[in-house]
Amino acid sequence: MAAAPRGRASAGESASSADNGDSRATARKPRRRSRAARAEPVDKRRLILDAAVRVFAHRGFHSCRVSDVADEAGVAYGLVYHYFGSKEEILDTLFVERWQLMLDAIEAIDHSDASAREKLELVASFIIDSYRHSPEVMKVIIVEVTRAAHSFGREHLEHINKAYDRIALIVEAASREGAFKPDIDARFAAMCFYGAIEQLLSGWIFGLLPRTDEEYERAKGLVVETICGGLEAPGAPTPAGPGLLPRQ
Amino acid sequence: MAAAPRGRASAGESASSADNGDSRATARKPRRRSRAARAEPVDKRRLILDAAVRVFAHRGFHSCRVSDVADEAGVAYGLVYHYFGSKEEILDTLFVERWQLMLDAIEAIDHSDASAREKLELVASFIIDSYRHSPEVMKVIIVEVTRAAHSFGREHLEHINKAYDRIALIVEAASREGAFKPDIDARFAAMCFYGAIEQLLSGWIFGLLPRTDEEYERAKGLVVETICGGLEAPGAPTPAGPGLLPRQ
DNA sequence: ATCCAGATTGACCGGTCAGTCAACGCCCGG
DNA sequence: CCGGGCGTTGACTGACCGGTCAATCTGGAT
Repeated sequence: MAAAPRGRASAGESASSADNGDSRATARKPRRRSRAARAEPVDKRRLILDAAVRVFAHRGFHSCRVSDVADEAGVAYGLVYHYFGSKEEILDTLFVERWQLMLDAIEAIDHSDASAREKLELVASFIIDSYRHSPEVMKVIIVEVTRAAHSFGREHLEHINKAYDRIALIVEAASREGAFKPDIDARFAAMCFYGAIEQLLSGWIFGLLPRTDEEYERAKGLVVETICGGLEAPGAPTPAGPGLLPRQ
Repeated sequence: MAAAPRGRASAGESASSADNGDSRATARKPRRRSRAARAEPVDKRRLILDAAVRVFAHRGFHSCRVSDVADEAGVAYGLVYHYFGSKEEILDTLFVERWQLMLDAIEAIDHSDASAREKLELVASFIIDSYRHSPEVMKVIIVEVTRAAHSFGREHLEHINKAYDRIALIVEAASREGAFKPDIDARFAAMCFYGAIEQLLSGWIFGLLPRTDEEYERAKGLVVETICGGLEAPGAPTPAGPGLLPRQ
């Protein structure tokens, strides 16, 4: 949460053990240096969380067993329930942790003095970089939460919705200030923008789109250019003007 | 399959019993008029399929029981397994049936002599009208198949991918002929376009977007205008030209 | 040395379902 | 009127898995 997403930030650095400063229960006290700094008192909770990401991403939340997570983490089955109330709570924790990172990032981007197009490009960059740096977490979030209309999607709707709202704020301001067209519905535009990005992530997740660093970079430019600039050639002979269907 | 999607067509008419002319096993022989056309020998298979749509849409594929489907259809549990090999096969059948309708529609639209923008508008209309006319089927297809990276998404990837391909064909032709920008990556653009639409459907499914007839109509125009025309105002002072990130 | 609290273990329980199957009945042809 | 096949029924089973819990371990404090 603390880190301001200046420039290259993304939600991809704290996946392993380097994570700290989280909210509530995460605050494990590692009872440091008991005598001579013995072999790292590993944070089992984090271990389980990280293992869960791998297992959920690979086999899907519903298709995997809690024992899979325990095995992957190298801990006993029961320990999972020592740290988490249920299987769901693990996913819950993972989602909230990361999504908040993104909400904060979007807000920080909006508060910067970049142009609207640059802001959208920063948002796209943040999301795409998040996927690049930790594809498994993003896969879990998108597949199991964001796009899951049942179970989790419903519960975190409000959280998810906030992201659309914050993007809409960017669009609305730009529209008001004349950078974007005046008659834009900011909410629609935000949904389209986010939907386009998530579809690209889905393409990468499903293996429908090539996964190279150049492609990721190219995608950032392309999605913003498509949404902001449009597909149509500037001087092209556009048959209809503002563009509604000619006949009913 | 038969109906050419001229103008107002959508995948929303054959949901109930009026469906026939399907592929394989659907060919139930209703042994018509045994003597005096008794009370309609209802097609139980179709009954189950329709009930499954309702149940899957309402409770989700994984969260519902086969007995729910049987109850909703008003038939015995075992009969479901008389017509379908497994629970999955029901979803399978539903998906393939409808998706093929959409693929055919897109192809027909592409073969029409409309402009690129009009073609995209027709595609958007088809999908949105499909949702409007049978939101439950579309919800099931999107939530349980299209956006499910595990189980079903994987199995029908090829089928799903065809839709992106066909949209890409439209974009590519337009790009080649000068209506769209020449340097467009058709596949990326197609993914963005489809992703934007699916996000709108998701918004309706989740109840994040208002569900009125006007909204549906407005959405058609808006999504096409956003993707084809872009968000930026024509004469606006765009800081960067072609638009890549200033630094990095 | 002793104690305790929290960490850790894994066998076990209980509930839930997908899928099976033996039986029944309805209709039709002979 | 009989026979057989297909449509139909629903109780049952076997596997699977989330969650519990009593026992055990560990390491610091006294």
